[in-house]
Amino acid sequence: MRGLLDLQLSRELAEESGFSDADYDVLSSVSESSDHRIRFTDLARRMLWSRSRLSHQITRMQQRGLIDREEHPADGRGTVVVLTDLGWNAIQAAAPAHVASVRRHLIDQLSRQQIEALGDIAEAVVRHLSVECDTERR
Amino acid sequence: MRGLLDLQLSRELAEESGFSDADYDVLSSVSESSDHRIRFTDLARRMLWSRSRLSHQITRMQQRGLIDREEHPADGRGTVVVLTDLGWNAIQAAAPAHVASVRRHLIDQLSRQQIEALGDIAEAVVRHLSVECDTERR
DNA sequence: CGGAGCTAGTTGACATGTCATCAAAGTGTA
DNA sequence: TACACTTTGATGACATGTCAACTAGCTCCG
Repeated sequence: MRGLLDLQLSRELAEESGFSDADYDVLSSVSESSDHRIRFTDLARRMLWSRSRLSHQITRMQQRGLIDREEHPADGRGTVVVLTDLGWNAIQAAAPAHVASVRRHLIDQLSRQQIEALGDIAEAVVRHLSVECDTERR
Repeated sequence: MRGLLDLQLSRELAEESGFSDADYDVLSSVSESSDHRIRFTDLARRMLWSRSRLSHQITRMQQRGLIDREEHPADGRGTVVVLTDLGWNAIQAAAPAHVASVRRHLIDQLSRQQIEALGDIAEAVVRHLSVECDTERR
């Protein structure tokens, strides 16, 4: 299910908006942050990405004008990732079609009960894994 | 759920056996084929991989002695992918721990009803997407 | 037969991801 | 303060994935 679904969704995303999964995930994560800006490390953690991977991706998206970097006002080491106007327009333009894809290929294929069950399943697994990660980090 | 689960499973797989997801998937797919051999393209289709990606991966695994290439007896263009003894031993050694990881982080976190529900969900989505792919290929 | 068009698999160039390392800046403690 | 230690983010080398040719062998039909 995961393999097929990922293939179909990323194919449609690329066709309709020209974005890769990585592009879209970054844009949508930043756009969900208040003021369209978020601390670099917080973004990496939220996306479950390594800082290295995110740094490379941000560099590429910066070159395309979708994202900007700013200095962190309080922490001299810090970088703040900011959505540009171009990036904001792009994610707004891309989102409806992508949401429709997800609805069409996943949501609409399931009953109301199944959607609810899937939510519960995800919640259980995520709770377990969050604990797991914490204990390992000790 | 997917992100966390993938991270945890591939981390444990790498720690316990030294294999990447890609390595493991290839080994297990080939080992499930009769006589431990399978036509190149059939393997690519089964794994939902492009032939190019598979070709590169097989090349690397061949260099490590896990996999062999043979000529197809009937089709002069064909390549048959074969598990070596080394590959067979490696996947046999790696499988139990990986299966245990999946059980621990997914199966054991769910009730019997949830496991069944997840199966039905996957079946529904896969059926839909299989049809989808067929119609697009026309 | 023979040639047009298809399919199989490989290859190289380029895009992306991972890993180890580094410099700069923060934190804690004597 | 001063020093060891941690955290942050960037970077370069290398591993892996994607895409567009390309060769070789199949198939079909005149």
